[in-house]
Amino acid sequence: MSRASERAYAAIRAHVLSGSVAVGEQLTEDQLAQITGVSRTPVREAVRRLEDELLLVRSDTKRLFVADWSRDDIEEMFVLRQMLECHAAERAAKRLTREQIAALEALNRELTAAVEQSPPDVARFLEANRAFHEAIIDAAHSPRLGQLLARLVEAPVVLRTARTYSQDDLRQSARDHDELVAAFAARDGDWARAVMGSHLRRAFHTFARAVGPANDRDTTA
Amino acid sequence: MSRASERAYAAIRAHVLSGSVAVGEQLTEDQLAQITGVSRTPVREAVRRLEDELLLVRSDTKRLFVADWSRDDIEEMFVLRQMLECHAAERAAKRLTREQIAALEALNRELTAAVEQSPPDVARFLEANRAFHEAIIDAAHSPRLGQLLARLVEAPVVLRTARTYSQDDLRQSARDHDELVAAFAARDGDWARAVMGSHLRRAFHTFARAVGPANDRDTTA
DNA sequence: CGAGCACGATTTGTATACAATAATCACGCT
DNA sequence: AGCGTGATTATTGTATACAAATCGTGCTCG
Repeated sequence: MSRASERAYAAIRAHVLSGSVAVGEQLTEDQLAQITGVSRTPVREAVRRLEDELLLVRSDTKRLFVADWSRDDIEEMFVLRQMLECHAAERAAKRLTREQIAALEALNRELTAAVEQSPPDVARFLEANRAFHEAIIDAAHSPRLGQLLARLVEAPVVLRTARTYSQDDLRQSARDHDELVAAFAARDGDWARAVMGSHLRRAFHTFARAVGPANDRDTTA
Repeated sequence: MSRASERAYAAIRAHVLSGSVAVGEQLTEDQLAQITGVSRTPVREAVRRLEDELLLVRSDTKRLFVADWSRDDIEEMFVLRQMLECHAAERAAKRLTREQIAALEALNRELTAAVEQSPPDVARFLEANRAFHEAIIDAAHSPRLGQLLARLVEAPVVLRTARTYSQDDLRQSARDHDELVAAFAARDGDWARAVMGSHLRRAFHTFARAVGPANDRDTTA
């Protein structure tokens, strides 16, 4: 993606995630062009991408709105992410080099440091966490898998704010990561898959706590 | 997607799949604009979508080429598709209405008819097959799942030609579909998942036979 | 004779003007 | 007063012109 559309993408994304625009509120391409300082052409490209990531949606008549993620939407997303990322972990267990495993350990030291300072540095945590998961996905050597996950991972994780994580939540994440590294070191794909599964499922519940209770019907498999 | 970009999308797709352009050959947006009869603006939108579907790829320097799918690429795609579509089948088993199951039966009668005429009508088969799988995905009630699968399903299935299917292959597909319907009627998600798994894995092998032998290294999990 | 560089041609990226479509509002009719 | 209905405005879609980047080629200089 080239300079102007990249800028537009980042600016629009930041604008939406900052919360300065309510969910369900309409956006126009002109507005966004003004905000981002580029013309509508690259804005349209950026918007397309954000639609793909489901941060923005279009009405039946092509009008643009910021997406409203229900709890069920979030759960659906986590279920899919879990399915794909467990697969990635299993593959990664067979493919990670010693150097890559060492790099994961380093990332998790960074993450742990972010957790243990007081107060915990959530932004620093999130960045280390993102890098950790990304490294695993890369090591799975499955470009399409990476592409699919890219759509899923970023979108709502920040949307409903990350500020609801308790220090205990963060510590548990760090422990999960430690165990993942152990599974990788042992080259045990089943183990890695299992750890990743519980890791993400717990993340969902942590996340869901903040957004509200489940509906009583049709909440996934 | 609106009229011009839709036309461009369909035209470019058809042009690439017709085989009248070699894999690895460069395409320019101007060419495509001429072929499709619209301006570059909607062409660029269509191209973006086709890139997403991995029918087209861009070089590091943004030049546009028709993608070259290796056998490993195809296997990777089938592995992901199997993972997601098994999940869809399992969910669908719990959600399909009697009417929807009846509709699946009807689709499979159509598919069987296409297979049993002589010679088998492959195009008719493919259309019924597509509709059958789509109905299952819809019934899973997981819009993001549908979106992810949309990226995977269409791209290469036709690319390397469908003409390699033998009548036996087609008949086996029809039997798989019958069994899927039976699993749905029994509301047995495990059964549905298992049938879908073998159905798609066999499809991969049928497909792979045509494109060549596996590499001896790193051919997926 | 070959390597590197400069320049013209090609191709992609962006801005802008215009066209088509959808929403809003005012008005008149029943 | 309610409800179509048409004019007006707002918004998205498309075409085109221009800017930036990239490629190919031939020329110079070592």
